Amino acid sequence: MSCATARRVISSTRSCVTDPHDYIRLLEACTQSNSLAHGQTVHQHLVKNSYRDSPVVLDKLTRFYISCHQLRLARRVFDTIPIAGKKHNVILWNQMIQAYAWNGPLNNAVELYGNMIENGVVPSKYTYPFVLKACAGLQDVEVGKEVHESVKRDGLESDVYICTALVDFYAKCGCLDDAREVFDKVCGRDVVTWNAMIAGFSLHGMHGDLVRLVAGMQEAGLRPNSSTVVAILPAIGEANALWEGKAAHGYCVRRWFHGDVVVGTGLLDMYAKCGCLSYARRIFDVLGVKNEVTWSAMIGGCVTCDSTREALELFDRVMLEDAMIPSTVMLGIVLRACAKLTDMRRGRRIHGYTIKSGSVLDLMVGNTLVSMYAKCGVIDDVMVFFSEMAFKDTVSYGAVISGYVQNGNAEEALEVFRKMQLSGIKPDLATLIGFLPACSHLAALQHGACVHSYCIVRGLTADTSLCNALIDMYCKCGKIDMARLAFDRTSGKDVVSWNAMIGGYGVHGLGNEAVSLFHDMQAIGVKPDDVTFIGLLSACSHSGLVAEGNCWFAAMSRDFSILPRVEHYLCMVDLLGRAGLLNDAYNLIQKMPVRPDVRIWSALLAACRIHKDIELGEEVSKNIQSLGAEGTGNFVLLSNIYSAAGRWNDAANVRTVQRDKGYKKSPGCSWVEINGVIHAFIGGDRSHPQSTLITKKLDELLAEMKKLGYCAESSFVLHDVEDEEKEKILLYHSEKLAVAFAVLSLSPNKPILVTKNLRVCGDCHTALKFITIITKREITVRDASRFHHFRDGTCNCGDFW
DNA sequence: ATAGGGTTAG
Repeated sequence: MSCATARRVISSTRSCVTDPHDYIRLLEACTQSNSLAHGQTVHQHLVKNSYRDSPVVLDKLTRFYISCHQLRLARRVFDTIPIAGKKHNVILWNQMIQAYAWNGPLNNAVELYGNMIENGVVPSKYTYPFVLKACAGLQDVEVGKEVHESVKRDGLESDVYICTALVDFYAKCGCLDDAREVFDKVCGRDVVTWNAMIAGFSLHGMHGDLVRLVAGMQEAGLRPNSSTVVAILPAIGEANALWEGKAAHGYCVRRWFHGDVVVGTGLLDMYAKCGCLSYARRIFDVLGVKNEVTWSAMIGGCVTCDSTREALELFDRVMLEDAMIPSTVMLGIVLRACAKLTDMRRGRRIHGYTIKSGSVLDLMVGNTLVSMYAKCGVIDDVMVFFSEMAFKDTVSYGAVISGYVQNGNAEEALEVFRKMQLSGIKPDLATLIGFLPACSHLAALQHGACVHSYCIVRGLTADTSLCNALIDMYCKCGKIDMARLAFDRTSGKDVVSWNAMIGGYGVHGLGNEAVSLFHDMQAIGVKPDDVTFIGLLSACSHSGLVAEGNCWFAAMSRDFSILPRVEHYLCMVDLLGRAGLLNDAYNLIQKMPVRPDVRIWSALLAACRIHKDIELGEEVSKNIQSLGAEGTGNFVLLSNIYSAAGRWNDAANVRTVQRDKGYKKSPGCSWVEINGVIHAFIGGDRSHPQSTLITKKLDELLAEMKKLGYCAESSFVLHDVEDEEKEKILLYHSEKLAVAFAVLSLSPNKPILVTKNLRVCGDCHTALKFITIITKREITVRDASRFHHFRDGTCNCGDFW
């Protein structure tokens, strides 16, 4: 019966159909012509005429609905067929499962397969590939393995189709060994089998195996097709293997694949990931057919390659000219661009759009929004949005945690990390890497060490970035030996590992160790970068290694082709200035190829204070003020220079100017971790619950200190007050409060680590030496520039900071 | 074929 005839029959006969075969023929015709409306009319008729009990008719009806992509209707009809009527109709089960496997929901495919087994329906060899496809999509290893067992039981282990599906399933689930095992047993592997295997290795970034596989495929006499190329391109991009990328591109041109949208998109994405944005753009421009994915890949490539403006231009163009409706992927890419540019206005606009389109509900888009607000520094908006997210995963928490860390609020990061664990979400690698800097910042050793144990238990310590974060954490928590241990145990050290360790030695005043490690680094063949030299030069500076510092500063551009940045000059000015070579420091500033900024002059001013050079101090101070910079610290330094020289009037004048200009000294804050809790103190602060005890302890210590010859160094006080008052003000400096609290809270044999946001004050530095004698404790203070290890009345900085 | 949070220095 032709379609036209069928249609005529349907419209004329209405209720005259009596033979079920007529229905069957009608439904077949509707299926062929894909006419949903007619088929539904037939459906109504057969319901009226009680043919709904005929399995044969219902079989046809189910297939009709499947072919019209009406899966729900198909399923409803399918379910009305009694099990007896479909027990031997595997083909119908297969069709339903196939439909689900192709169009979703995938778990329906798996569920239906379960029903089938439960009801004693024997699967055919066509059943397995569909179920496996669903398992691959769902990453359902358990069911997939059951299917594999059935395949073995049915003796289908060498069937190419089934085995290809098995390889694909294992590969997508990351069970590459299983995939390999099946793959090796297949007789008559074809291109699709190879592609499944190749795609699996590509998906899991196993670059080396991938290259061998593609070669193996060609040796077996099979030609890679466009799917093969498309599968390997992401891996090439990820490995930054430009040379192989170009080879793949050449192959595409030879085989005439390069005009294909999917291949073209893959190629341009690969080039962008390899950092060759211009190649990517050329492919994009000549590609005849572009779809939404092509545009997304191009725009995302621009973002990756730091051509963020170009990315937004392209986005505007496609939105305006092509009136494209952006997908969630596209929106995520554009939000990342906004984050990179800290373009919050556009970010908010896109956020509005995602609300309208419903994409906000997409977890990835939501997480990108969190990160966008965090990178723009509006942490309040981060929290509002984050708390409203219906679903949060470890990435959401990771974005908030690192958002807090990036905005200098490590304590909040600690709190969010705790909440995350309470809500039952396990931190993954990236979350931990993002969280560790919070521990580093706070010198929260107990939290940091806890993370370390967790990483060991979870087997995450093979990751270089994680080890780097651990090295840094131990350095910043004062545990330089633990840092070195972590460093030594880091396999695959990269430049960041070396930099972290060298910088760590530097801030601990272990300049020689830093230099020696720098030599090791070169011996092993790791190329130092600009950060390495910042760490190395500042290490020399903290340890007074003038000759070494000069030598490496000269070498960095000469032997390593790294042009010194302002930061490097800063280290050198610091190095020379501290060593008392004020003229050399001044000359270096004069020779700088870039204009010296406030930081440079401040470093020199600090040196002037140490070496009591009033004349140069005044000149430097003028330079600073002429830059229009509101460096409060500079007023303090200059005033200190005058006070130290006994020129009290000049010192007072500086303070008056400072006050008139409205500059306030940023408050000094110190903190200490006791049993995993951070206790913070501000100078003169009495808000701590144990304030009375702390004050009492400090008074006791003061009395003892005086007996040993301590005398308050009032040049470190800015206020115009009497000497006894000055003594009190100094006594309640934040670092002393924190130390006193630690003395009260920690058992006598435990070392104390106090952290301060500014540089430690000179009087406190002296006082702490006395306190180590009185309490017989080791006290470490980490200030804004380095560690001070106090022990038996001395500090390892040699009063040289 | 396109997408989210992460390590060093300043």
